[in-house]
Amino acid sequence: MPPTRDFHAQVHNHTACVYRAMNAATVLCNQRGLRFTPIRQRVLELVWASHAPIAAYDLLKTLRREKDNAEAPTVYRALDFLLKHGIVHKIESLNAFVGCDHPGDVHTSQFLICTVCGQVVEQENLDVRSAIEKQALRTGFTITDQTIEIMGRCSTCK
Amino acid sequence: MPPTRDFHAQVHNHTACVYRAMNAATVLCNQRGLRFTPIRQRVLELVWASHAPIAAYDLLKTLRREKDNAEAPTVYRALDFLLKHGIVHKIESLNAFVGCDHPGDVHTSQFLICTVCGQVVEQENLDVRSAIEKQALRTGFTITDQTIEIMGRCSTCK
DNA sequence: CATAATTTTGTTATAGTATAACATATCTTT
DNA sequence: AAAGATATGTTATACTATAACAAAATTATG
Repeated sequence: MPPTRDFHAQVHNHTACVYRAMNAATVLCNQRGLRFTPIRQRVLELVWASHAPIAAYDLLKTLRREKDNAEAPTVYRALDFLLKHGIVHKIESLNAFVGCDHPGDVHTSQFLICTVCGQVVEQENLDVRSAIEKQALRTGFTITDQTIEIMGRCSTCK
Repeated sequence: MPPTRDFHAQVHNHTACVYRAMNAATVLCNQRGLRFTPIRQRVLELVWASHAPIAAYDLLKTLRREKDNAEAPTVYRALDFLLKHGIVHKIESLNAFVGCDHPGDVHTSQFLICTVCGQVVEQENLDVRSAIEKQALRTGFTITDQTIEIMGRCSTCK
C-alpha cells in the first residue's frame, strides 16, 4: 500500500494505517540509530488514532489515562522528536499534529484539510513545488522550509 | 507605488509604507461602510511598525503605553476586524500578524518569510495558485482558504 | 429628536498552547 | 564500573486566544 494521497472513507481498515505507520517509524529509527522509546511510540500511536490532526493537550489527556504522571513536556518532547525526524507533521493553522505515512522521504508537502470531517491528506505535488521554487528564485529567496495548508471540503463532505 | 512584491532594504522610507497602508485601509472601510475606529487604526499602525510580523501581545504592550486600560480583547478584536477585511494577515507558523498592502483585492497569497531579518513579503503567484487548484481538483477537493508560508533567507540576508 | 437596535469597547476571568529549568533516571560508551 | 550522553520527571511559568457580561457609542427608525 503506497502513501495515502487521497482522503480515506469514513470507515476503513484503520488498524492497517496505524500498523503501517508504526512500522515505518520503527524502521526509520533503527536505520538512523534513534531511540524509539515507549513514550514516543505511544504518542505516535495516539497521533495515528485518526487521519485528523490532534492537539497536544488532547494527546496528553489520553496519555494520562494510562500514565498518571504524564505532563505537558512529556507529550511535547515526544512530538518534538517525531517532528524533527519527519514522523509527524504540525498543522500550523490548527496547532495540531498529524502522522506522516512516508517518513524519511524528502518533504515539500501540501496538506489538504477538510473542515467538515477534519481529515487531512498529505500530498507532494511537483508542479506546486516547482512553481514556489521558481517564484522564490525570482525574488532571490532561499527556501529552508514550507507550510502549505489548504482548507476546504473533501469529495465526501462536499 | 505598487504593492510590495519584494523585500525592502533594511533602511527605506517606511513612513511612506505606513501612510500608503493607512490610506488604503481608510478607503476600503469607506467604500464598504466599515467603522475604522481609532483603536483599529492604531492597531493597524502598530502592525505596520515594520515589515516583520508582530505578535498580538507585543502590540498590546505598545498599545498600553498610550492606553492604560488596553487588554487582550482590545487588540484581538481589532485584529479580528482587520483580518476579516483582509487589511492584515496572520502568519500561522509564527502566530503573528503583518499588514497587507493591497487590501480589498482577491487573495491567494504566498508569504516569503526571512528568518534572519524577519521581514515578510506577500506575493500572489498565479502558477502557484493554479498548481494548487489543479491538484485540489484532482482530489475532488473544494478550496475555501489557503495558508502558504515559505521560510528562508531573503537576498540581503543570504 | 428620542428611543430602540446594533455595534463597539471595557473588564474580568479563563481556556488553550508551549517552553524553561533543574532533578532524576536510563542508556551508551569506554 | 564509571563517565558521558540522552531521556524522562516535575514544577513553574510564559505565551496565545476567547468567553461572558457590562457599559458606552453609533446607527437606524418612528
